[in-house]
Amino acid sequence: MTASMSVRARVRAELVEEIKAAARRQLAVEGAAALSLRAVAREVGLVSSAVYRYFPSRNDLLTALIIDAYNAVGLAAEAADGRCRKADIEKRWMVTCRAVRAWAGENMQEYGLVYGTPVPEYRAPQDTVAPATRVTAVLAGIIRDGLEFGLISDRSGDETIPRVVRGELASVRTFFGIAVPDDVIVRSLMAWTHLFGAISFELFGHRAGVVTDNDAFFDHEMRRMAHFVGIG
Amino acid sequence: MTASMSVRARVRAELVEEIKAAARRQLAVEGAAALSLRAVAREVGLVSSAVYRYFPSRNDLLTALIIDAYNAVGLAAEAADGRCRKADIEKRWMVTCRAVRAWAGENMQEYGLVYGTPVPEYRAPQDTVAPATRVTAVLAGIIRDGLEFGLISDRSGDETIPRVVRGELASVRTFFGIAVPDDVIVRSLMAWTHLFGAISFELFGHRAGVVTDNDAFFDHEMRRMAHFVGIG
DNA sequence: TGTACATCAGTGAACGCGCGTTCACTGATGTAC
DNA sequence: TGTACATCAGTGAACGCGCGTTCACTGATGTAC
Repeated sequence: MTASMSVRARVRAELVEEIKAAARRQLAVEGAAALSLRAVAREVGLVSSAVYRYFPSRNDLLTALIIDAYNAVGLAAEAADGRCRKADIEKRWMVTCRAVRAWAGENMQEYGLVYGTPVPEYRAPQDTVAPATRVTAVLAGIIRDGLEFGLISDRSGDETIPRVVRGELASVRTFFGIAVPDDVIVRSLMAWTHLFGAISFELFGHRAGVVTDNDAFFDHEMRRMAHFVGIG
Repeated sequence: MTASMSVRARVRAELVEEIKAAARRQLAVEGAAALSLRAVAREVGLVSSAVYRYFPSRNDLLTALIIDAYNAVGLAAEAADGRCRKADIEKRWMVTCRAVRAWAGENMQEYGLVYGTPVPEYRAPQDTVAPATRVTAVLAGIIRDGLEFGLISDRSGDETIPRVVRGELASVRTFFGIAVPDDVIVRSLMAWTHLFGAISFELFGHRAGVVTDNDAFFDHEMRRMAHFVGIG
């Protein structure tokens, strides 16, 4: 009975994936705003009302795509990082950044769905929170290991951190899991910001006419951000 | 006759502004995707077809909003910078960054319209290019002045810039209008990227649960980016 | 200053379209005894 | 193994909606003489 149950369940899961795949294809062509349940149904070969057996509404389908996108980019980052020697901190940083950028370039509308302009009324449900932190966790892991291996130079004292900003850092500190100097936390947050800022700037067209070899420039700026953090 | 012509023209210009204002209001509530000519017409008190006397299509209205947004944020940056003593480079940098962020926070959907996910089919026409560079021009002006006043420390040599990246910098150099060391150009591009990266990260919700006092953190990171560029 | 004509703003009806969602239904697949 | 029942997937029609855009039109405002 579990076996037969799971036949039905397996077919169901496959169709869920088919629907999401069709939705992703539409997303890439038309953008999130134009994503329509009816068009998705048509592409999958279902009547429009049948999709409601799988997703209770268009919004739920969108939420599923958001979760998938976070998981996909997170997985790409984890895989890239995982292929490196653990002590090769600078390389881990670089390949992770490159992996995120590569995924974003290949899945621009999905990237835009999670890192672009939010839809005003739409509120992301709680299920998106955990997947959303995967890339961040990889970056934090690299910095944590760098600190533990003594491969991150402490430059505390170069800059004075205002008291009010220091007070901000508690929640981030627990995210690292070890004691991290305030200064490294701030630098890490900035590098994290810069990674996505650079990708968005490029993909959303703001480097057109400014940078032509985007691969080379991205690489260089990410290396400099690594150095900024104290890596290398 | 020029006088009477301009009466008609003035009324026309006013109505163009009214339509754009209504569209902006809708944008803020529903997002760019849901912006509808018919709803705009209703709000202005016109029949939907009458809007076509002012904008040939929905896309042209959107383009007008994009141009306005670039001009508005550009004007905010210019005004903030203009209120500073010319030689006070660090202050000019800071108030300009703050002005851009403030404008973005108050006009989030307009910000998203220009710095967020682009609509796949939509191609921004040439008229948007000049307004789009206004903020960038202010930032470049600050750095240019800093160099001329000898207030930007040259740190060339700290980092090796790959040849391929050096080759990229010609078009940016002409934008500055004076001779700028390669290293300063790269740092400037990164600071420019960081400014919008930080604003987008905050406004698009990726700092929720990470940073709570966004004002303070933004200030601190922008100051650090100023130092990164060599200012102060 | 007055008249004839041209330009322009705004109207209202219509075209053709696609959308999200609901609902009563038909068969097929699974479950319990 | 066989039968009676329950669950589930998919159908097709319908509801009610708003959208962008076109078009022939009516008046009002401006122009030329």
